[in-house]
Amino acid sequence: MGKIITDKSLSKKDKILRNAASLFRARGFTGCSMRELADSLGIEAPSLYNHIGSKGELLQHICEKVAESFTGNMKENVQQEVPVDEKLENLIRFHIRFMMEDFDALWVANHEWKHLPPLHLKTFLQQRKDYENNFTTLVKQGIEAGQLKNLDASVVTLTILSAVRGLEFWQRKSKSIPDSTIENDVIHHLLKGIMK
Amino acid sequence: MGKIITDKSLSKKDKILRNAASLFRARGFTGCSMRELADSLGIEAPSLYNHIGSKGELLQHICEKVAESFTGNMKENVQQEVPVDEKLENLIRFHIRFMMEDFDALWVANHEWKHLPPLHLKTFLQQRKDYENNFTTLVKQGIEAGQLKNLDASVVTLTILSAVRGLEFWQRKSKSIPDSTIENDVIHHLLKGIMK
DNA sequence: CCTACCGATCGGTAGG
DNA sequence: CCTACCGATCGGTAGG
Repeated sequence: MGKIITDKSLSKKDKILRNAASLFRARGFTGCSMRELADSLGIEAPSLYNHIGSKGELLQHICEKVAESFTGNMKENVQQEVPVDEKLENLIRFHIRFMMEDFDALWVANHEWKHLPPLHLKTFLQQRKDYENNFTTLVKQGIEAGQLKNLDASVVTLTILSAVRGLEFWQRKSKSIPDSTIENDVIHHLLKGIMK
Repeated sequence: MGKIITDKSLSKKDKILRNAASLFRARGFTGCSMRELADSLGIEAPSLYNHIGSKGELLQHICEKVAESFTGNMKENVQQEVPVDEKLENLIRFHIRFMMEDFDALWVANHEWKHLPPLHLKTFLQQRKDYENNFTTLVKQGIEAGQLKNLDASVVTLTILSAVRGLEFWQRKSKSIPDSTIENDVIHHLLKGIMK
């Protein structure tokens, strides 16, 4: 949490990846050119290719890293022996904290994955599907155990994932809502609702 | 609801707009070329320009139509004399039904608006901001009236809008969840939560 | 890390 | 509605 990443501690490739995530988020994968990316680093476009193989490879690295984090967290989560509602809370909290710490990369993985090279697209979609299935299984367990209401488990899963994937508060620092308020209110909302 | 639109009843321009919405959604605004769009209509790219002015104009038309629908619905909503929770329910229901009936256009307006030409971008963002502010005002009223829990109104607004904007169930017809289940479960979830 | 440059494709126009 | 074509820009390579 809250690691301080100094510019100097990053390799050139890491700097390229960081700026790529930022630009792909701001302008879209197809809307951002390699020349823009090079400009953001103060070099010429052809120089990028001393560090990377292709534009698609950049997207692939960004999406892979995110997907592996979420897959790993899900794996840990299902092994824990805690009630389902606590598991769901932990999963939602992970989404929110990831968004706060690595917004660009997560946004790109959530919104630009369709531009992945075919083979990696297939892998990514499989991981995403597995993640969603694991999530839905948890919801079903909660319903069967009587902790959760009898709603459609797929619909519940996609409502929660849709909500956390689209969150963009943290950009608007101007509103100055404390991180803890965002985290706790979103979790409360998605688990217990907003009506008294 | 559920108007049947026959291909013959559409003008050429409407057909172009319909296919543009579909392609912009599937491949992104910048990722879809005018030649692809022309192909989808069985004509050559230059022929498109007998019916439209530019690629950006297509995006503008799609986003404008969606924005006006939501702005109009909000205006009607605030005038109604019903409790706040009913107003919120009606707003959420409108999002879901719009998504079911005009998925491509709504998806494009929600996800590709950043590629709008500068002037229209400004207008669009203002409408979006106004919509969000109206939504937040309703939530605040609900909290003050004691109907809603004391959560941060901005966070509640953005959680709900994030959830409804990202919904993509309807593509997966394979799951065969009835429309009414989706609608009712999402609304129940976002208002009353999933925990017993 | 650069300059020079490639073929492909882009949005769009001219002219019929 | 078409063919022919424009300048600009794309991702990427050659060579140093």
